[in-house]
Amino acid sequence: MGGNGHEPATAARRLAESTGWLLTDAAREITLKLEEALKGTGLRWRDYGVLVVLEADGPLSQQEIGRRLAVDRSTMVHVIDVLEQQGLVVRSRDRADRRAYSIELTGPGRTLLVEVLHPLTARVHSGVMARLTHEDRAHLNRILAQLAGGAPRPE
Amino acid sequence: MGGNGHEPATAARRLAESTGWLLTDAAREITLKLEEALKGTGLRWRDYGVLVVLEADGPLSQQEIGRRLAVDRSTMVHVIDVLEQQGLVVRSRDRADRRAYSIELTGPGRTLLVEVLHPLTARVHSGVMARLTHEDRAHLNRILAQLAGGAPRPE
DNA sequence: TCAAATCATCAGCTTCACTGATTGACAGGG
DNA sequence: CCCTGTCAATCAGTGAAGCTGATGATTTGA
Repeated sequence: MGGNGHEPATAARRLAESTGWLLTDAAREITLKLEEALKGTGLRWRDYGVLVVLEADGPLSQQEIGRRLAVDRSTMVHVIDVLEQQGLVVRSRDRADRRAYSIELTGPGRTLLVEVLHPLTARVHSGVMARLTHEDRAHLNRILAQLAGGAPRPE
Repeated sequence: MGGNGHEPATAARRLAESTGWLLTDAAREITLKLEEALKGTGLRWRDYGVLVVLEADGPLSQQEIGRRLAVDRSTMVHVIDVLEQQGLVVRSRDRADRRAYSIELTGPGRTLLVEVLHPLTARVHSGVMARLTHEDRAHLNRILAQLAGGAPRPE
């Protein structure tokens, strides 16, 4: 792998050796497909993320949701606005801290998630992962988790 | 690692099973670090990509560069403007097709690439990949290439 | 009680993708 | 040679989204 002397160093080859590009390319590709699949629902990939977080970890503040999804606090305002207008989540004051909202999934929100969104995104994932062997899929997720996890937390 | 039965299904866990999120998280993290490392040079990660493509595959039109890096044609105008002002690339008319420019790396551009940018980005990659075993690193690049490559080629 | 910090919000700024229109250049048919 | 269509680069306009800083309400700590 070291001999870069006589080989025609095409950009494709050099880019292919850069994990940075590979990651952004792969991420862009899968995100495009997911957005495409979600198009009919009027939701974005980001919105789906909010719903998933809420489904799993109950009512949360806007900031906390944004923190987990790497969405800015000021952007979250509009994101929740839209989801609330569609009746998928509700804003109510957190009783423990009345500065914050308590964002909660509604019944319709949960239903949409289970009956439509989860199957939809699962199908996209299956399609993309179909190129990989079963082993590679597990491998990939494990490696990515290590990469994205940053510093290992002492939980 | 497999026993997720009695574990409270946290959002973290569910997101951790979605390759889509893992990919975007990992890509964001490495991109942030690369941008950070490049900060002193006045260049962005995108700009580095342009230079790498030009270094490897000779003079190219703006559109062709943009196509390879997934950068929009109208955005490329400004990107090349900046690189040209810094003397790293030159615009000249393509003699075969005078509608298009022929963007070419300059001597200083090539020097910067070899002496500064390649070492810089290599260091970032090493830092990030340090969390992985040697095997996993090769594995990851191979798998990502399959994912990002789109249709599997019969090469 | 008073000051500092925090949450949601808003306004302003910036970047960037996308669209459409324009200009100059190419390519083909008449 | 002209006409039409296509394509590269450019520019203007729009919209999404991040970042900053300010504000009002509220909490927390001294």
